[in-house]
Amino acid sequence: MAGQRRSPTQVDVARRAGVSQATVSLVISGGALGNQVAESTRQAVLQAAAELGYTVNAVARSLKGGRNRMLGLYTFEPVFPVDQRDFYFPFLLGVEEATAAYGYDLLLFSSAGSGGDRRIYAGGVNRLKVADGCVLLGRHLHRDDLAELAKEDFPFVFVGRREVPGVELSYVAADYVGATSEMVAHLARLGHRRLAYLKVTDDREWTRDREAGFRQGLVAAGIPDDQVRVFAMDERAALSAVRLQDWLAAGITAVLVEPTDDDSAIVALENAAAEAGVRIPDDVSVAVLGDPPLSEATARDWTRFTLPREQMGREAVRILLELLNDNVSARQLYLDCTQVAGDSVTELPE
Amino acid sequence: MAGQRRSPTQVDVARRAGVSQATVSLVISGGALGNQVAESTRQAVLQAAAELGYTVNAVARSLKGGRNRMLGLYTFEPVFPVDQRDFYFPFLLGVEEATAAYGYDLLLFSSAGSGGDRRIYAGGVNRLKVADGCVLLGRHLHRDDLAELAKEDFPFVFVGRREVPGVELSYVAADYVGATSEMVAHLARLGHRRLAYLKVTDDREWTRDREAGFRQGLVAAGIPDDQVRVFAMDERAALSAVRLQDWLAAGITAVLVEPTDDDSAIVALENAAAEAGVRIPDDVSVAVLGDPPLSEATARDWTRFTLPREQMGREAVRILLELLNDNVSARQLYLDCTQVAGDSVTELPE
DNA sequence: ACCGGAAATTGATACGTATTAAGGACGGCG
DNA sequence: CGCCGTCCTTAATACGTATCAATTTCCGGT
Repeated sequence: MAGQRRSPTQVDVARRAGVSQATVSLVISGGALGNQVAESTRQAVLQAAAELGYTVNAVARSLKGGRNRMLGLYTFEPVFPVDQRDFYFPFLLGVEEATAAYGYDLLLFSSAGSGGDRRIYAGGVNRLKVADGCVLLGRHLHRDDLAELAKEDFPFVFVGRREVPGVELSYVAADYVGATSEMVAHLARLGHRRLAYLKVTDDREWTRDREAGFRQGLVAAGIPDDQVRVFAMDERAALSAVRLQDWLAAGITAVLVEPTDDDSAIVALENAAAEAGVRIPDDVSVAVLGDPPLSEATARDWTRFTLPREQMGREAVRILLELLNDNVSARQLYLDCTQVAGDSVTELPE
Repeated sequence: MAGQRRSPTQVDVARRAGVSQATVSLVISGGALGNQVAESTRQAVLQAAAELGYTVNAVARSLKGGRNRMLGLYTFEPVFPVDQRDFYFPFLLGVEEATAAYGYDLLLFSSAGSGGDRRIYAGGVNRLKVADGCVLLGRHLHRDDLAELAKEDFPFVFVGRREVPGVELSYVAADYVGATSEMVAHLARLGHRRLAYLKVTDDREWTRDREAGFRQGLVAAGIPDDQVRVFAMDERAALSAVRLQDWLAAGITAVLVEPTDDDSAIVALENAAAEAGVRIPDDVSVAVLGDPPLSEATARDWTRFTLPREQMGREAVRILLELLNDNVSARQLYLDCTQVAGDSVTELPE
């Protein structure tokens, strides 16, 4: 490999074909005016391009404002968090599939920083703009980055509901409200009318949505508030065996658990149960409100609901392309979750 | 979406700070000459930039530099063949991981063929060049595309050994020869000295390498050729129960199987065994020479070897960057496979 | 032969940044 | 006072493409 050869440009092609750079551009990117080029000229240009091995320079093109047929995928966590691969992979799969189907390429923004904290505007640089638009993904986002991005009118779609004050975002979200409500209904049908709800303290969209769904389900099932225990878990206040026994003593027959990144709530519950000599589901039913990310870790086949992750990825791309091409404003889309029977919930004898 | 707001540029910052665009560039990107800026000026610029919410335009920056900080990943099969996700995913994972670690972004070329057949030079244009370099992946490649690519001096690394006449390619390959040879040694240690070898008819690198390893293993174990049956399988000549019984009658105690895209060889062997009433591993030991792509399909825990797929992906990126930055010529790298005990091989009683 | 007008092509410019050579201000030294 | 060097700043330019206004080419019609 001798001398880092510069790749040929439209100017080179033009020179070879005996036309101007502008003509080459018209032939290559054949916009609306592409048809105005004479067939003979077009052929000459194409042949010259082929001979030189010309390729369009995506960077230059997007600098000018043109399109690249590239969509971006940016994740606020490392693209494939080692311990959550199985959780994130389906999203990627869906995005990739749809991207390919629409004839685009997919740019994974992985560069953003091996150092834990991923920012869109790392070092004051916004790489995202190389792509025509972008799908965003991840739990630990930075709202101000989103606001900034929106302010720049850069087209993007978040996978998951995200709210930023004063900005209308586009997203494709799982219907946590409906799914949680449905789970309550399911439990109620099985005779469970005294419930515990184990949530995380973070005040995030998904936590709020699940709790809203829970409340809604209670109302629908006619379960009064005083039949219910809501417990917010964080590092300091883990779930103790004592508290669990307390619940059982109070007549609680089922626990709804919100999954977390590290499955801590589920693990805590299992530990507490083991310590207290409480069996799942014999002594208490447990329903998980979503997909436990580390499904390997906890071997049980939880009664739960599942996000349509692949579909979410696909729909995100579809909406992104709508934003791009139809010049519409922000759009939101909710998709249904699927209830999974599992074996951690039992019917309650009368 | 009212006024397609353009994000502020260095010119805007310069105007606001009362300096020139060049000075802003010096302050922001503070190259070697960045120190030559007076402290007062620097502060003024930084403040103006902060007030305007300025961010560097990465596109414009890399236009100037010629590089994109993008690596490509091109697969000759669809990026995630639905039935082979588990097989391809680790490669992607390794590539992604290394790409991120080196501070690059990863472009997945998924757009290629809606018409099934994926070619690099679609429409006479080489899409790959949008990236600085490219990792290639896949079984069903087009040699001429590779030759063309190499002729253009485009930096790329294949995952898997690939040979194209007259061209020296770079690749990261699994050491099929060593692993297969080792497998023969393993069988020999367990007392198996009459072997059948089930290969595919395609004359591809991996098939040749495995067979070479097989021959090498035979020599090392001191097994003469007449103790061995080699059977090449294709659609017309599937493995029959009769032939299997024939082998057993001839004293064959172990079969080595080359895995294929669709696990056809393994499935054929299992079918033949079932039909002939032959049990694996009780009546015959079976070793698989690689990873059965559809591991789900065949529930057994095969005695086999595993490619270091993730590592192959990582190394491919590392070599690609060497090609890019150190201006070296083609490089090849072989990585060891890992033998997996499994339960489809038994020790032979004396 | 000339003209009008459509068709085909091109020149010029913008996009936002990095870089380099050149310019200007300033002060010290002879 | 003039010369020179140091330090700081800037004008100019290149990068590769897209786009639009302007220009040339080409024909048919009168």
